Amino acid sequence: MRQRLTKRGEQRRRQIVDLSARRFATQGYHATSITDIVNELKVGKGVFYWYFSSKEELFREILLTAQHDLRRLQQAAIEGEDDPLRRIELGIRASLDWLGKHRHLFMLFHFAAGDERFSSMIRKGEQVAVEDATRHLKEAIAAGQIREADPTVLGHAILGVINHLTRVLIFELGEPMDRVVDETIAFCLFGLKASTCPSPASKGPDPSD
Amino acid sequence: MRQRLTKRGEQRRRQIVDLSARRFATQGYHATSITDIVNELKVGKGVFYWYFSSKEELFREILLTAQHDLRRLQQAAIEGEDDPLRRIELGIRASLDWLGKHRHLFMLFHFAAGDERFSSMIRKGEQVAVEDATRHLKEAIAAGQIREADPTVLGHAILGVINHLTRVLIFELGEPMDRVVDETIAFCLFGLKASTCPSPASKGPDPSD
DNA sequence: CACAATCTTGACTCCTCAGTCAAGTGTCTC
DNA sequence: GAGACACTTGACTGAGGAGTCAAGATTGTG
Repeated sequence: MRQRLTKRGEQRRRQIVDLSARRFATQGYHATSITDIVNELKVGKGVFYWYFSSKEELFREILLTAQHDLRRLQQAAIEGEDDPLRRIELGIRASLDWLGKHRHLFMLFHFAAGDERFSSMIRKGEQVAVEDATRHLKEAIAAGQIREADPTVLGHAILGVINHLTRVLIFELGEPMDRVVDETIAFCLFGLKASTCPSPASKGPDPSD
Repeated sequence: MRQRLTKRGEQRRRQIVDLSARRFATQGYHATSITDIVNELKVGKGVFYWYFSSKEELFREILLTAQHDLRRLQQAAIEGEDDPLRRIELGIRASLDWLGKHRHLFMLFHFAAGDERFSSMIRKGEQVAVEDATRHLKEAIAAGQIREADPTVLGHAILGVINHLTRVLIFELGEPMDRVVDETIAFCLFGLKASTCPSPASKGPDPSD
């Protein structure tokens, strides 16, 4: 952090980050000791503390990097799309895609969400994601593409579906990616009902109360 | 577990369970030591190990009891309701109700889901819940009340929405219970679209195919 | 080469915490 | 009240892990 790194130093640092992320994901954060990590790298313990001031700092960095990476992908995915509802769909697809490709990082998010030390980071990341989504949701509501509802709530509901379906279907049941993507989008758009509904973008007339 | 408990013993045991559950929820499982617990109860350490063989066993018991309690409430809530879609709705309401009333246990579920030692229990519990829901979902599909889709997926999607909205809206944003309940149900039924749909529990008329 | 900065070593310290145990107290039962 | 069983005590053990540090190796630079 504080000192300048040579090329060799950069490499070592990345080596530590990558290995740790994987071990944290497979064995768990608590079950992975610094000693484990440096042993696997066949280096002395001081090496770790040359690059990171603590295990916690390392983990925070892993999380933050992952969050930024995911967000970057989401934004790249929707770039240039005009239809707000379509942007949402593309965002969902991009997210699932990223999660599928970085399963170990998904595991880390999952762990972090349940740990007091890190849950605030996850919350912050989710908030950012929902704020991003909120913009498109508002537009879509204004355009009458989707029902009137608090866009923040909608955003979080979508997030909940993505997280849970990803975990259960992809990680635990080993379902194929595409199917999960389609099911997720179908549920987010239509919920349980509404195969019977009028086709997609009808103007919203009279809400019930 | 193994020995018979006197009334005094039962009381002590419950005392330990209750206090631990609360401390695990507020300070975190790892941050709560057995020493903490017995100190707060002003008893010797041996007391703990008279009633429980390990910290892990205690936590498992807390989880299991909570899961059973939640399920009991869900089943009581839908008992006697004929309409399958309505049963689902009642089940969702009951779940949210229970989660709101036992926030500390919800926190424990959340932690447990992200920890390798306990996540299998959570998965199992979720599976049971989804299997319960699946029965009603299948019926509802057969009756043409909801769209055709894999009921397991639908069940998990609902679970994801419940969990996430509960956490974010109730625990983090402090939204009133009723609003969250309504929003959750609305999202599960209609997704983003379909304010235009026929009102909630109409008898299933003509399915599309 | 010199000498400075980066990087590495690994034994060591410090601490926390789960779990044990031998000895003691309280309570129930006959 | 005597013996049995339930409960309690709290110092102790042992394991394990985070983080330190003084000394040494390697690399970059003038």
